[in-house]
Amino acid sequence: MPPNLSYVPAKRPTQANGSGLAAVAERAGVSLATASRVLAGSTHRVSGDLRDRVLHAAEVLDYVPNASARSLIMGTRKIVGVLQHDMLDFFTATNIRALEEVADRAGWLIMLVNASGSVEKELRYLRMFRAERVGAIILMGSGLDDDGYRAMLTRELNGFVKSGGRVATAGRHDLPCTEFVPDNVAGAQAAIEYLLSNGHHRIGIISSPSAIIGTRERITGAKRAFAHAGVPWNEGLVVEGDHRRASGSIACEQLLTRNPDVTAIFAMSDEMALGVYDVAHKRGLSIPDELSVVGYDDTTIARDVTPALTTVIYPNSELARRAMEACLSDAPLEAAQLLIPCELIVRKSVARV
Amino acid sequence: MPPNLSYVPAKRPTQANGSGLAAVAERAGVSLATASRVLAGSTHRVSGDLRDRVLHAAEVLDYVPNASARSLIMGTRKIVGVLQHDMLDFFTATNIRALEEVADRAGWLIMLVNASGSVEKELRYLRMFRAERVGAIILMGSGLDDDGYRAMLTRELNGFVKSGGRVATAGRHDLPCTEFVPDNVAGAQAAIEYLLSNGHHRIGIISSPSAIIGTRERITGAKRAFAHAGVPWNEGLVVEGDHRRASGSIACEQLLTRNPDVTAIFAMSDEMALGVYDVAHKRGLSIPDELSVVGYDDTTIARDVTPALTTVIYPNSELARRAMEACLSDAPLEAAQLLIPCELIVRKSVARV
DNA sequence: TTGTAGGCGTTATCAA
DNA sequence: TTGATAACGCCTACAA
Repeated sequence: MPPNLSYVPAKRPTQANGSGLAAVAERAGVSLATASRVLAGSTHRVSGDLRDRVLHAAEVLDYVPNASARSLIMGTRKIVGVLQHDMLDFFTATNIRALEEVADRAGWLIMLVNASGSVEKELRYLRMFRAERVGAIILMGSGLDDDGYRAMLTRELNGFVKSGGRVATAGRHDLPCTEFVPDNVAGAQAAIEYLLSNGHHRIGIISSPSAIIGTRERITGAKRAFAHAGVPWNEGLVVEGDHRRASGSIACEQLLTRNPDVTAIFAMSDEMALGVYDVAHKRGLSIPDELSVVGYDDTTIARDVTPALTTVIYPNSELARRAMEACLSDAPLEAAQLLIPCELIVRKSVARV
Repeated sequence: MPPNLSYVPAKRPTQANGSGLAAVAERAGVSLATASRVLAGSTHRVSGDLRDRVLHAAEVLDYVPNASARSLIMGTRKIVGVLQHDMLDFFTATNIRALEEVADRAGWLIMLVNASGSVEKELRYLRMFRAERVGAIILMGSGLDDDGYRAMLTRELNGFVKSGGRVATAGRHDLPCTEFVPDNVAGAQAAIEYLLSNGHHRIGIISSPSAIIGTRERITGAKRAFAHAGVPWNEGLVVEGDHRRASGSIACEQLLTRNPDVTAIFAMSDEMALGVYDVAHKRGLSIPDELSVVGYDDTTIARDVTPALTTVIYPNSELARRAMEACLSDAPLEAAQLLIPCELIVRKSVARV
């Protein structure tokens, strides 16, 4: 793979219209250095007279500093590349706001990209971030449980770190960097325990893609809950979805058809839980009286559907905020995983049976 | 206002670890020029032998091109700055995906920022975009109906365009550039006409902030509908909200208290319509039997609440996509407004009275 | 306090 | 086809 970033020589657009720093300096009748010192907010002292002249010239000439030239000298820039593996619908304005708020406070810019679930695209974007000499990179979402994939990421990120970059993740990747991870095990365990404590024993599980680390953790949590309750684990009650609503419907149909005695369903995303609602609606099944449902994510929609969806909070904004703060602080970034709790939110979609 | 972008001289981070183009060239035993030609995907022909050597050296050295150096020469970069005035909740992953999809296809990157409703911040971000020498800027959302504001934006964008930048908006700003605007007049008119045709005459309106252009358009549309039906316009039935859910509740309370004979409410955002749902719920008012509701936006949530919300589509993704396509094409950008329809989606929240 | 000059990593021009 | 070399716009020792 050539390191060429499919760069196409752009039509050089008339180039600087002579309003660079040099123009400002000339108009103000000062040297380049003086102009720079005034305009770049250097600590170097400049006499009030010259300072005014430079400022005025800059204003008149509508001078806008060239960040590329600056970052070429500095070797880095105050931009954090945020890589979202797959921008699903539970990624909302709230998350962006969380990221943006922290970044802005520190005077940083965000470069947000979406790999749309493609590993190839992910690597390509990571490389772009490096080429852009961003100062930090944040990986959003849960990573793939695949050693080859992990190795490629590690290689790329190592190169980045070696050149002074900072990395953190918002979601588990099991990479040698600072990771803020949701407590998926506890979250799923709480969901299943809640269902069990309401008398449900035949619980269908609609899982997210099995390739994702978070999915395996949630399965672990579910198994743990069953084990604690002494209820045998039944692999046949697990159907895999893709996080999206439609897949929730399909999985639900399958589950209900093959196991008519299922009384409750745990879907690993609110979207898929809504897919279950759709099926229940179509079949004339009442939720929660005839079918109990628990979701995951606590999307804004969860409280507004009828019945309001009992679900587990996925602390997306919290993870994002923490990862951003870690990247922008000066504290050294240790390779560690910081667990953020996933709380169960009880609403109206589960009935006692 | 100094053009200084509050730039703080960062700690120069050990600078290039000697793995720049020069290192690659040296290792491959070729000149800088040759290495550049191979790595930058130039059309200039290079013999197979040298090409291989360069590629290999680049691989071994983990060479990543410096985009800053490139853009310093080119004077521009394939990045489009996307400015969201206020990232409200109806700005979703779908919009980002729409933007990203088009950009990625053309090999461009997106720099997404959120001004959080602050004019000062908006101008600051615009200036940052210019400093970054982005190739295009997209303004998302409806602009403020304020000449001073418009003048400041125009000044900033003119400077940008003069230096070769491309500008488009996704939402009405009434600026001298290519604008993709939603047909707010028709949208609001359709909403009110639908209510009127269902026998409602006392219709409360919860408007978005009056400072926003789109709000005025929607008021115009509403007035037009009343006029056509020969129903007198009643200013007292209009209460201003801020787009958010809570403001919808407050406005609804006010409306219902002051005008107990109101039979329907048109809220200019789905979020505020949900605020109306909240009030109805609290007051024990049945929707739509005792109170009809129409929203605006067609948020994903609209179809899932009970009763499903009748609303007007705000074609956010469509606007975004079109604006992005316009920016990335080579076609000259005329100052024009392209109207995108706002369709009424009839669901279950309106009853005949 | 001010100015001069060198260099950041690339690409483009022009000879060879 | 290849290789010197001059920009690109800016910051910062270092000298004045």
